[in-house]
Amino acid sequence: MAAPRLRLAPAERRQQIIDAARQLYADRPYDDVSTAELAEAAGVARGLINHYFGDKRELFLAVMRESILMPERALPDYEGRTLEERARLTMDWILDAATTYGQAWIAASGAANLHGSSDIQAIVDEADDRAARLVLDAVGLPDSPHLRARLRPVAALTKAVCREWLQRGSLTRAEALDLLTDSLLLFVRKEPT
Amino acid sequence: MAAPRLRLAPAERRQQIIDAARQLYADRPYDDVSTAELAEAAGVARGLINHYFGDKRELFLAVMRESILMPERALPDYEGRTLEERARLTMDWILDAATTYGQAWIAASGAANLHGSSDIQAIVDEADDRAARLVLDAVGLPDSPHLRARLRPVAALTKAVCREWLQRGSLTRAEALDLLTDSLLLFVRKEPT
DNA sequence: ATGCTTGTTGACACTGTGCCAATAGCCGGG
DNA sequence: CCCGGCTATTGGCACAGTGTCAACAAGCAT
Repeated sequence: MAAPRLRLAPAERRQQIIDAARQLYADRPYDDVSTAELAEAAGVARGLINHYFGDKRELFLAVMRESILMPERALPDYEGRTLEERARLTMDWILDAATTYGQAWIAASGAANLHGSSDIQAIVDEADDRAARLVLDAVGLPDSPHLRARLRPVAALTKAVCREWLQRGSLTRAEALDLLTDSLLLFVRKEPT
Repeated sequence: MAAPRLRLAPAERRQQIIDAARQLYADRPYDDVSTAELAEAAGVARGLINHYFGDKRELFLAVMRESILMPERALPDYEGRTLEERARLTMDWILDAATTYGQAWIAASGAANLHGSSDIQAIVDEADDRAARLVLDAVGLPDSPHLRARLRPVAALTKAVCREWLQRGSLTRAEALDLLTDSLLLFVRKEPT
């Protein structure tokens, strides 16, 4: 049973550890899972984790980076549609993505600077920012710092609504779509100055 | 200098510990501050923390409960105003509260179930729920489970917008007020079914 | 085969947490 | 005014979890 000490390429082993960790973190909180467990799940000595990631937290961050970011995959092409239509289609696509993909995304909502020196907050922020850019592109608007600042909160809103819909069942999908579409339009329009 | 072992009423000492802890947690993440520090800051032996709270996490939760919840203080009376006016006045009041009060509130945005078995998430949820009720009352609408489900995400949105405004400076107060007011109206109106 | 490179291991030291019996404030009765 | 008891408070103990590091060995090159 004792795995006869296999030797892998660094990138490969690194990924293997991350994958094992992701499964554990999927339904257990950060400080509830020990490095010992992490190591065992990956079939690896405890020391190796420190060797590759230096730190337990750093491994966690690596996992988050992988699971939180929305798929870069380009959105469908909405050439020729009106702004309203594009907004709705985009939100619809996001809701789909959330269903299959976004458990971690929703969960991490705002992992908050409570947690660790706000490293996590930074990652969540980056995810939101990326989502904002994605949406701007999909809707066909130019990418400006100000517009992005307006859209980042929409990402937070989206996550909260998805939580109500998916985890609490207190909103229907249709209702969520309506609300989010209108919100998106609201935040995109009425530029001041 | 050695404090000659003062004996206090349980409630008093408990509060004293919480207050000291709050200051530490104000600008340092949870697991970065040790029980030793907590104890020293409160001028108390380490064991006493476990005596009163049982657990380090439990103390943290106690602090959160105190700092996250919005002031219960009743909102001004908006008798005779239109819905739009009341929405704007309410949001204006909330923005004020956020300025002075809500650092922790914003910070904790969605402390997430990553952190600890989702105890914290529960607290944040309660805070959001309370905020939702508060707003419903202020705006003069009946308190229904469904309306509350719609308003909780607005709480998340509000926090995100406040973060852009207060911490990043990427939105002006006026802009934030506009966006939030319209959003609030959006989520309150168009009841389905 | 044999040596070298480097991925991998296991043991060690240390910090931080929770627990518990011992200590000593404070308030009451004598 | 002194004394005894209730209980708030302490300090030390045991243990779990983390990071470090020198030694080990798998695979490649020669």
